[in-house]
Amino acid sequence: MTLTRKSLRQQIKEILLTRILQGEYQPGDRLIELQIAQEFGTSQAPVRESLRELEALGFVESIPYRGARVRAVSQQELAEVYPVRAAIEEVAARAAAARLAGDVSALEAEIAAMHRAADDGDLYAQVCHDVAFHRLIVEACGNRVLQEVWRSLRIEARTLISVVKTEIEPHQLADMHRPILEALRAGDGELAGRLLRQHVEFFGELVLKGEHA
Amino acid sequence: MTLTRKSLRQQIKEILLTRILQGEYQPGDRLIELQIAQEFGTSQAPVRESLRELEALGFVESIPYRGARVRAVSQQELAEVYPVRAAIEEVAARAAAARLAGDVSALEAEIAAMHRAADDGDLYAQVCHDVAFHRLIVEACGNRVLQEVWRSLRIEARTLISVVKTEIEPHQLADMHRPILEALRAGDGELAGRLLRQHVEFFGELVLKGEHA
DNA sequence: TGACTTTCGTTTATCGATAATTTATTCTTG
DNA sequence: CAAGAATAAATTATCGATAAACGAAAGTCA
Repeated sequence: MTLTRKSLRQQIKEILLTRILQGEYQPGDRLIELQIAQEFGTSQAPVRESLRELEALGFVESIPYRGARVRAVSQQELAEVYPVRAAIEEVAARAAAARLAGDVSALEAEIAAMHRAADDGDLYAQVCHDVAFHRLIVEACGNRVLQEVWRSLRIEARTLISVVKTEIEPHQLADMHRPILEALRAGDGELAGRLLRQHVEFFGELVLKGEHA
Repeated sequence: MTLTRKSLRQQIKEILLTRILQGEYQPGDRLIELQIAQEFGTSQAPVRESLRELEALGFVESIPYRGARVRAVSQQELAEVYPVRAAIEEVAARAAAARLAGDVSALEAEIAAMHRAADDGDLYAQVCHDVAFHRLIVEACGNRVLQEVWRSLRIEARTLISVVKTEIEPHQLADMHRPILEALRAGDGELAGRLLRQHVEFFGELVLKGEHA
C-alpha cells in the first residue's frame, strides 16, 4: 500500500523543479538519470520522464546520449520575455476589465501584501505578490490559450532574477500597480491594457539597462 | 548497423505527429502504447516518451492509468488563439521592420505562391504559404522567446481548420497580405504591426462567426 | 612530437517483464 | 430485477538489465 497519491514521475518532477528554482541545482549542473533514480530509490524510467517534462518546460536542456543539464537563462532571453509579456498582458487586461465587473478586491489584496512584504524587507514575498497581481489579471481574462502562453513564459522563475538586479524602492514598486487597478475598477479595459503594457515594458527596459552591470 | 540517425523516440514522435496532423488519427482516438510499440517493432518505452512529448506540445492528452488520446481542438480554443496571435505578431512586425531593412523578397515570394495555389485551387498549399508569410515575419523579429511562443500556438494545425470553415475568395485572401508587406518594405514597423494585428484579428472574427455553423 | 586509433568507463537509450490501476463483466444477494 | 461485490481483461506505470553512444585516456606509428 503506497502512501503516495501521485505518480512517481510527477513527484520526482516536482522535487527536481523545486531544487532548480531554489538554486540547489545551479545552471549547467548535470542531472544524471541513474544517480537521481538511486537517490529516490526508483528505477531510471520515471526520472527520465521527469527530465523530459522539465526539458519541455524549458528548465533543463539535454543532448542525445550526453544527458541533461540545468538550463541557464541568458540575460538576452530574460529581456526578450518582456515585449511578449507586455503584449499578451495588454490583451488580458482589456478582456479582464469587462469580466471583473469592477471587483478588484483580490488585486487590492495583492498590492497590500506587496506593501507588507516591503515593510518586512521580504524581497521573495514581494516578488510573489507582484507576480500574483499579474496572474490574477491573466486568469480573469477568460482566454485559456492566453493563460497557457503566459504560464509558458515561466514568469515566476524569471522575475525573481530581474528584481534582484534592479534597484527600485519596494513601496514605489507596489504603488506602480495602483493605476492599473483603478482602470480595472472603472471597467476601462482600453486604459488598463495600455497601462499594463507600459508597466511591463518599463521593467523590460530596466532589465536591458542592468545588462551592462 | 542502423540506417537511422535519430533516436527511436524522435522518429516515432514524428510519425505520430504526421498522422495526427493529416487526420489519420482523429480527435478522441486512443493511442495505446503497446499497440503502437508493436506496430513499430519497438518496446513500450520510446512510444511512451513520444506520447509524453506530444502531450507537452498539446496534440495529445492523457490521464494517469487511462492512456492517451488525440486532443480535440474546440472551436472556442481556436477562437482564443487569434487575440494572442494578433498581439504577438504585432510585436514581431514592429521589430521585423527594422531588421528586414526593406528586404521583403521572401515575403513577396510567399504572396506569389499563394496566388499560384489559388489558381490551382490547392487549398492546402495556399494555407501553407499563408502560414509561411506570417512565420517569416515572426522569424525576422529576432526575439527567440516570441518565436517559441508563436510556435507553441501550433498555427499550422489550426489555420487549416479555420480556412476550411471560412469562405473567402482565395486571391483576395492572398492580396490581404500586401499592405503588410508594403509597410515592411517602407520600414514602417508601427504601421506594419497595426496592419498585421488587424489582419489576424479579422480572421479571429471570421472564426467566431463560423461558430454558429 | 603529434595525429590517429583503440580501449575503457560513464551515461543514455532501449528492452522485456512485472506490478498497479482502471473499466467492464460476471456473480451474488436481497 | 437491481445494487453491490468480486473477478477478469486491458492498459499504464515501473522495474531491472542490456545495448548503444559518447568522451577521455592510453597506446601506436610516422
